[in-house]
Amino acid sequence: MKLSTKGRYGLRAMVDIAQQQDAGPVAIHTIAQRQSLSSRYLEQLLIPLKQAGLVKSLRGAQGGYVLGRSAVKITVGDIIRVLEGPIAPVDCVNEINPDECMRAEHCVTRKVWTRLRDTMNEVLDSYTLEDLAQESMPLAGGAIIDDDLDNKC
Amino acid sequence: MKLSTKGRYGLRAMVDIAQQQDAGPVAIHTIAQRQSLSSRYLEQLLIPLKQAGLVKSLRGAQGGYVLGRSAVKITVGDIIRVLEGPIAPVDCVNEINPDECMRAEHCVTRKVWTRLRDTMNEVLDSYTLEDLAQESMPLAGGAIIDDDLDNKC
DNA sequence: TAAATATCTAGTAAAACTATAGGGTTATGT
DNA sequence: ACATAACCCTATAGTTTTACTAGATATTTA
Repeated sequence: MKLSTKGRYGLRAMVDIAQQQDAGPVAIHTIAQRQSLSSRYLEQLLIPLKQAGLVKSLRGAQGGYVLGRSAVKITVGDIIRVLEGPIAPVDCVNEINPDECMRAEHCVTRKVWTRLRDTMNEVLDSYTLEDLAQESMPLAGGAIIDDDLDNKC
Repeated sequence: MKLSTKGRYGLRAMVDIAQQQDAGPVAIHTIAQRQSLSSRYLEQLLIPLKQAGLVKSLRGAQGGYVLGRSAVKITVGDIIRVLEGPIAPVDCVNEINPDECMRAEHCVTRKVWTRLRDTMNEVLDSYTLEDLAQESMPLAGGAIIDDDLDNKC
């Protein structure tokens, strides 16, 4: 029941963009440096985020990424679902592509997983990017923590 | 954010034991057959469940497993935590062995993960084995679904 | 004693995860 | 023009996890 680095890094990148976007588009390598992430890996995470409309990109010099819509209209759930796939503890209660099994009808555990799925989505959708971006302004002086061991969250 | 087969199969096995225990200890191969599971694999799942006191075993002929305590005092969370480890979306908010990172103090995403962790535990602890065991009595006639593809839950 | 059952210790093939790397093209501001 | 930066495609390698399988031993009841 763990998130992968995709969801964790992706959310941090989105918060970073939200915090910095008043100063214009944010380049991948800027986010990567500030968040101690591989820019090559981050690039891969931004592709689905863009396809989902959560970010827009601007090419060329001074280009980079901006939010696809207002930070108050992007939830953590939106981001996690794009990067990790549908939030569901088991595939048989997956809302997008329900992989039901034969015992589904008289499955006793199914209602637990359904309830858990719904609650997880509710919690993740209760936080907007705006909530998180305001929570903490970027580190003063742009202090960069480049410790590779510092990526548990 | 998926459960592994350990948690899924383990819970089903526990429900099975709860439903059948009036007729005495339930043997591994009986559970395995009824739930379409590998008895060799199930055997491995029962070891930690026994160590945690959730089941007791009786060796020898007519032996098998019984619940370690009343079904009303065993929650789904108890079982899942034993089989999957602490329920936490990221390691840095793991309650047993918190693997904190340097940015923990000014980590914006951390509060989301903490809240998600707590909610997940609450949901899973809100269901007892008794709830599930009563929900559906075992299939009449002991119908066995031996389809290997039937183990999504 | 014989059959039934749990228990212990390993091994293992396949998949997923977490990146890293190469080798570009296209678009844009200055 | 030129530097910057996104965009695109592919590959791959190391590690960890998953989901079992296998063989042997120990214990208990009938």
